[in-house]
Amino acid sequence: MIALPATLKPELATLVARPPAGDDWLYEIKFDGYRLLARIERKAAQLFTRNGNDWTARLRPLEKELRALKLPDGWYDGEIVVLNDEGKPSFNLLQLAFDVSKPRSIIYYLFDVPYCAGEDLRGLPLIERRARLADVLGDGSDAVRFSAALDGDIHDLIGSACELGLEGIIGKRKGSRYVSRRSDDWIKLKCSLRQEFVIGGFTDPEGSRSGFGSLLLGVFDKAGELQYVGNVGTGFDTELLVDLRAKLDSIETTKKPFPASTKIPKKGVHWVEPKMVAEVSFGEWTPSGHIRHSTFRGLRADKPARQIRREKPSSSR
DNA sequence: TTCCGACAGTGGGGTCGCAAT
DNA sequence: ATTGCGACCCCACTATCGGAA
Repeated sequence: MIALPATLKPELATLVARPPAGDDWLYEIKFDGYRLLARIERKAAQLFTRNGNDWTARLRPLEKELRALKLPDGWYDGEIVVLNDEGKPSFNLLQLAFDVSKPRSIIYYLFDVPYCAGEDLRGLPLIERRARLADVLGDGSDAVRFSAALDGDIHDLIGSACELGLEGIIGKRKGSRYVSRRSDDWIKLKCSLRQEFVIGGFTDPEGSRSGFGSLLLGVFDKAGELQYVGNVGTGFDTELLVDLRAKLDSIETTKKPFPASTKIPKKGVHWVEPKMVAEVSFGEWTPSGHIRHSTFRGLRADKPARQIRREKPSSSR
């Protein structure tokens, strides 16, 4: 019997490009929501975000639901999501769920239990902790569910997940202990999108940054107008930042390449002639038609800017 | 000696609340 | 009424440093 710690840092997953070999991995859906750790002690529940912020007050309905389940004292680890009409987790809907005037049902998917009923389970293999979680949770409820392990070949799972428009798959080593840091025993396999965009401008660097801050990206629509789709500001090292800045300077212009009505919510913007093409990977299209989680992958010299179009409709999520 | 993990810094989209305009 | 800012959430990535391997 040990005392329940007041705080707990979550174990984080490492992004990988391909699934590992071997069968000592357990796979789950990668939920596109907020990580949430629940501390339950003597029927009271406290809810903490990944960075240790107490969000109990913002999640009253969930807190009540957890108390009603009468789970043993412990730390429970999972992710909160809001499902859209198609039953897929929607990050945007989750953000809107905190608007008190428009409450939406938040679902808490539990996947781990580092402490339970006076025991420190962190040293146990993952599958034993999950067995314990499944046991104490039972059928759960509409709002509190067990994140099931997925059956099947991992390549098929990834294919299905991406097909369904999910964010990806999480893999966890079945025998791993729970550690409060990013670990190689938890991996992220993401369904990222990738396409070329026209560079319409750039922003000034800030602080110790060299070259430029980010690139303004666009795609041509049917009418031949360059539509702004957001910025990309990561994926460059210092050398590339400086090198690219020189190229951009050589085509800088005072003429805004986007429609006059386009608002760019950025400071220190420079325009360039819309003729350079950047290849960018990104997580998804947001409801407002911008790219989320973008990373620069390189310049494309082989493709004329005029041919750059949006490759997937934003309406799919 | 090399490598890994932690931290800080820079950049992104988005929502909310609050203060300044 | 609008705009700007910071604090949160999600994140990718680079650069650096100290300690583990």
